[in-house]
Amino acid sequence: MAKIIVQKDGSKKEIILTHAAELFRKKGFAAASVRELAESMGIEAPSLYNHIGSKSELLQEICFEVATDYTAHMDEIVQSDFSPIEKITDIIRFHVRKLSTDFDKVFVSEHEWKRLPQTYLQQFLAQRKAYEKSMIAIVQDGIDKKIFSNVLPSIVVLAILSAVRGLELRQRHKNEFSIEQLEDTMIQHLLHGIIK
Amino acid sequence: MAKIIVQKDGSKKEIILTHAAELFRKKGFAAASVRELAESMGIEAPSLYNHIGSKSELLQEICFEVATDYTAHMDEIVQSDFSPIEKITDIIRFHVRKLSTDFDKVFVSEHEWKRLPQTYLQQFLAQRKAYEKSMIAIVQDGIDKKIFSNVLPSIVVLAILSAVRGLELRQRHKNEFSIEQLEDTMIQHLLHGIIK
DNA sequence: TTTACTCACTAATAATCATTAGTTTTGATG
DNA sequence: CATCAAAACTAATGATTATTAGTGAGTAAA
Repeated sequence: MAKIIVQKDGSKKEIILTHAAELFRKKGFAAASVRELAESMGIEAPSLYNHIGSKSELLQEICFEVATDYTAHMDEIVQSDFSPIEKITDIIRFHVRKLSTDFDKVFVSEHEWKRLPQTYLQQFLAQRKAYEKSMIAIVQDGIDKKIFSNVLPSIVVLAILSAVRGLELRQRHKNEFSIEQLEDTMIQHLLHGIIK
Repeated sequence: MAKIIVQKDGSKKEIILTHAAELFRKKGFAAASVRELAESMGIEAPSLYNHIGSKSELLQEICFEVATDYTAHMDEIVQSDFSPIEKITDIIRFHVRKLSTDFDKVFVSEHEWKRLPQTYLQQFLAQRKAYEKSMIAIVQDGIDKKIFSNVLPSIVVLAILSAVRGLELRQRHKNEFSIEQLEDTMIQHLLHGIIK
């Protein structure tokens, strides 16, 4: 009888979530089957239900784990006495680093949240909206303090978040650049532009 | 007997593609059913097969239509005698405008290309890679000519493309900003940064 | 050794899927 | 009005889906 191999540092549920995140990233939530997920862990599909409630539950847990991490970091930033520049810099660094450490989960949270069931979807979107609102406030503060030029804060925030999320695939297999190089380039570009 | 309503300016196939793009965007390719697509046009699912070869074919046509548009525009830009700044500016404008006019198709092409069958997927990726390569060359040219600061071209290109693609949802229903405002803000930000 | 619990198994269910076959209706042209 | 192709229909197929029920093996404590 096959068994789920439990590493010393992670619970069984955590292992399932890791496998689920990888599968959902590769095939998409809808196209990924519970059968495949079970197979990737060497057990039969129905056996999985000894550990999980449903396929949808896995998506929820992945999405909200990521969202909660981002929200927690934003709360720290907001309460800090950093300057707007330092705050945005820190946010960019956090995103790049989070993406590199929890690639599959971040990717799934970013691309598959739409498949969340109604109620969870609303909660997720609310959390996401609050996050962006906080970030917009930071940019607006920078504009008010004459540190940032007079741009549209909501569009700038959208651009920064999208740019950072877009690192996705590239840096996965070919480690062309180090995390630090990535962070620095993104910060340089998104804060100072590319024109000399 | 229900019939597909053909507008004077579009063929039957084009109408199907439009409906497919909207459905694929909303539900994702895998989760979208041929039944639903047919229903959205007021006919039964099997009737659709009088007009299409397969569900997958629709995705191919959407993805490659968009990819071809972008490639064609890039070819124009490359052959022009614009400065690197003008070239990047033009690319950003094109992306923003394309997104606003063909939202569903661009979105699907951007998010669902992974579900293309093997052979088409490789072709799509090749086209995409060539596009990015051209854009990287433009940035590198700008650096060589001392117009751009010494950033990593591949990362900058990735950031710009991601930022532009990320406009996605926001501007769909609430027309908070005009297309021109969007273009101008993106260009200002991605070229000059936000720091005064 | 007995007890109890965890967890994997097989078998089955009911739904949904894309797609094919075969038939009938429609609408335009002669 | 007759003809014919385009395009709709119904019915069916076979595959795959998530999930439940029921069973038994393995393991650790009593």
